[in-house]
Amino acid sequence: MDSKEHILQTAVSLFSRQGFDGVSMRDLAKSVNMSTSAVYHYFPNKQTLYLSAVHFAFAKQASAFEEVWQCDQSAEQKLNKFVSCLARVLTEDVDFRRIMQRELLDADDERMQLLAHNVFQEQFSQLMIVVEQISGTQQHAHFTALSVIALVCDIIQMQPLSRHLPGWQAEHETVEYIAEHVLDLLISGIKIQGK
Amino acid sequence: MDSKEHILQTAVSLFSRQGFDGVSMRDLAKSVNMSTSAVYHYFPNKQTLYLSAVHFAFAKQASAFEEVWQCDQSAEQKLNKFVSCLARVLTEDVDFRRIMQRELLDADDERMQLLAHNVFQEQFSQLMIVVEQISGTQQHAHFTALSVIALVCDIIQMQPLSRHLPGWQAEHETVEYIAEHVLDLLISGIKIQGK
DNA sequence: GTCTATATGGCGATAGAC
DNA sequence: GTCTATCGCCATATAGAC
Repeated sequence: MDSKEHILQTAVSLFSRQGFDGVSMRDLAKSVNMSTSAVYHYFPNKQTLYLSAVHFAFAKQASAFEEVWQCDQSAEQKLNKFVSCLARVLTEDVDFRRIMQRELLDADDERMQLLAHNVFQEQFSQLMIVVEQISGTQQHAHFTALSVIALVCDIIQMQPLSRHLPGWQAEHETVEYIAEHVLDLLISGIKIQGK
Repeated sequence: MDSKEHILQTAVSLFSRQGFDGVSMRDLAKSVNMSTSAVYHYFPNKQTLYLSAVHFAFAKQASAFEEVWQCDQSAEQKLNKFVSCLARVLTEDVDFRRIMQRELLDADDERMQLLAHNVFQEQFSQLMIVVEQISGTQQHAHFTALSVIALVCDIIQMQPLSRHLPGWQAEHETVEYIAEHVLDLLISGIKIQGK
């Protein structure tokens, strides 16, 4: 087993749950059954290790959206697939979701640029095209594409809170329910944009 | 000037930006021009100070939504006011927004229950009623009310990233643009629910 | 590549004077 | 109510043996 990869995988899990300052190099070393010095053999310092871990977490999800944009589908089918896929990834890979949330909180502009250009731009451009096709206009495509992503992300993010709000049902947290109702809510709104 | 309140206000600002583990009692004491011991005169430990700061940040915003639910308005007008108000609060009080994001990341279940019952339940119930009136059904009201909040929150939260995605315009970050387009997207979807 | 041992400094929290 | 001084511990990071 590749030691470096083992460290990275463990680091993603720990950092995503407790943040940069909440995880010590000792904690991490103990989690991978190594001494701290052994960890420092692979990474020059904690900062570099953290950035590598973030990069690792995003790289793992890069391929998740490949099947979404296949040509032989209608724009609505593509949107449907994208929303389902996003909901699934964010629900199943909790570490990824939390690293993402933490990066948005930190909001280091240099890292945001890297993330935008290297990780999200491709998917976002595809989503904008689909949104333009459904609405029949290029107006507001950026904002609408953003809204699709935002809605799915924050509904999942708010689950620990919404569980305790009136009207909650367990069903609301399934990937299928989220995908179906997000689409129901948005599709008609997107269509009306072009009119 | 009330020393305790001064400490709390400063604590909200520091914790919201750097998190619990990212702020030391020394940092905080220096920011309020006191010794650490003086801070410990007001709060028995760091944990209690953090929780008090969170409570303080939420209390400050409790009154922001008072004018939203006035009776002499249509349901759509109320929804409009709520969305504008939420977008304004999250945009103007960055510390509040970040404390909220951090609490959701921590997701301590006991704290989530307190937050749900003491802070959000009132507003959320009102929002559910409005959503039911617009859609003409009680079905999915919880999920739809949640969607309204989630959409506004995450659009603002993702601003540091969306700035670097294709199609972005400065106008997209104004409270007015967000409120208008969130409503445009959602209203028709909510209306269709009842059909 | 992994270890033990250690340097150096910051951490939360307390004691006790004023 | 605020201070200085300090305790005991844990942090990041390095040195050097195997």
